Amino acid sequence: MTTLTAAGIEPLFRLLGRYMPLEEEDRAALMGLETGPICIRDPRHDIAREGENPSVVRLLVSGWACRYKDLPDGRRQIVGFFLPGDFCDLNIYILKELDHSIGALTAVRYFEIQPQQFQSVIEDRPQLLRALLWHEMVCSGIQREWLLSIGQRSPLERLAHLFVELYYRLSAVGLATGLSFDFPITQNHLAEANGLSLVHLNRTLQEMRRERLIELSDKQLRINDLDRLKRVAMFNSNYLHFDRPTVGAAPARRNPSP
Amino acid sequence: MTTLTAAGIEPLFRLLGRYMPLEEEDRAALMGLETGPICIRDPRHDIAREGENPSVVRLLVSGWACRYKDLPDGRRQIVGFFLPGDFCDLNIYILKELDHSIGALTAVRYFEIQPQQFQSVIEDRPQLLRALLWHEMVCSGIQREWLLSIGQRSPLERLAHLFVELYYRLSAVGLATGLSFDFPITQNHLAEANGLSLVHLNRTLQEMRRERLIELSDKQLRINDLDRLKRVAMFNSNYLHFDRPTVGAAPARRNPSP
DNA sequence: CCTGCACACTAACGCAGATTAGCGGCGCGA
DNA sequence: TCGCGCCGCTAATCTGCGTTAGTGTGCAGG
Repeated sequence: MTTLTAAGIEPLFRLLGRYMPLEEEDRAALMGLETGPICIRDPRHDIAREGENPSVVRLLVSGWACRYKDLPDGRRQIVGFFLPGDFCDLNIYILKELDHSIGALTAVRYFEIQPQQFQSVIEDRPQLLRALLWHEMVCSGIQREWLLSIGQRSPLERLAHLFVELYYRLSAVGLATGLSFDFPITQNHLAEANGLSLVHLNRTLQEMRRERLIELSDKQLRINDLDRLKRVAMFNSNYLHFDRPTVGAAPARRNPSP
Repeated sequence: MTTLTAAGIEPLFRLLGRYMPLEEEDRAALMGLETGPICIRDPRHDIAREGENPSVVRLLVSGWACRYKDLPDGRRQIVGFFLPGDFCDLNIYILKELDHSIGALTAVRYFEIQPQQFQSVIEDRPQLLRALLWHEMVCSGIQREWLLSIGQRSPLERLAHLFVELYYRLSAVGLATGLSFDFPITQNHLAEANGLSLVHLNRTLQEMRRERLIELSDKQLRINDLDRLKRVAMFNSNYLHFDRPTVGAAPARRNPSP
């Protein structure tokens, strides 16, 4: 058993800092969490499967993962993305069985933390419990927004909305450089997240490029005109509940080193 | 200020009882919550609007309500139903601003409870906090399932799935009689919840009737063959996390008296 | 009484988006 | 070095579903 590395939880610090001010003691308490060695998973490798009863909380350090659900006949829906700084399933505290699966979309690195590790942290620093619950509720709000997207927004609007959302979330953890960021997932993943066929997703992507809304190549996404993209998406950032401005607005390394 | 009525809180008891055994002291603690007089709202009347900062927790006693989100151009998506026994937005504990609206779908009756009222209840009976969090997480799971439905299931499968879900949830609070239950909402509401046009929803409903899956008229829904309906919907009840069987399996009055 | 409105339901039409098929480039392992 | 599979991309076809426009019924209000 070891503890978290400073670079490893930097995204988490930044994220929680968007919700409320973090004091030095809060950071110290989080740094004190004991964990196993850092885990590494390949893309397309599942981290957890529906029906399992995982006994650890996972903190994503680098790479992208997702929550997904699938049907017996193979249809698959990605219901959320995990970005660095996100906990995968804090809810194992309460629920016994996973009602969805968790998969890696790229190579990922994460820490595994025993739930009881949080106990003392929360007792010492009740504000941290608040921050963690806050994050859970934001995740829930994001799901509501996705429901609105898939149910009502056109494919173009939907995709635009997702890109703006990811831009906000990646900025929050210091992984955007200006209006550009690493975008390591495939068009197939995008299609699965948006309830579109691969072909149609590609068409929509072409249209966005034609409209000069974005540039996407070599796993890099660049937003050309954020305001216009937000207008197209009818984007309202309230559901992210980032009550405090991005601290530092740092020029941000692409990959936090281990 | 008064306290909850016995009949008013019965659905909540039944619901929490599906998650874990409720002791007499738990019931007593909940009954002790102080509340304002019971509120009454007409259908189509909003209970709360996006952007507001509500300072009360609402406990639905009778009637159906919904969470919804809308876009500036009027498109609307219902992202969840509230049935008797449900709390509308426990999350005001943490989040300051509502990122969605809450609307009445029928005439509804509910209690308004001050958040601080929960404080002592939770301190006395920590299991109740657990039950309330559990319910929040189930709501979150339901949203994920809806995402899967809207993203991947065909309209027929989607509708079938929703009906089975509502059957389970209504049974849990004692509002189903065998395979029948009050179904007080309009086809328009169903369309808005399923991301379908009204016309197409109607077509799909006809198809379900033709296939003898359900009967629906006079605001009463009857499931003709639950197993077949579940098969069509590819329904897996795990996401509801009802760990304990329905208690009593009571023949259940339709409308709990005030 | 008629008027107006909400609601369930239907028909005709057209398009958005699924499906199937196939292209070329690239990285990887044999 | 040559496959082989993944990935981005495109074209042709067909259909599910949205749109528009209606009908009929029941009910509340003037």
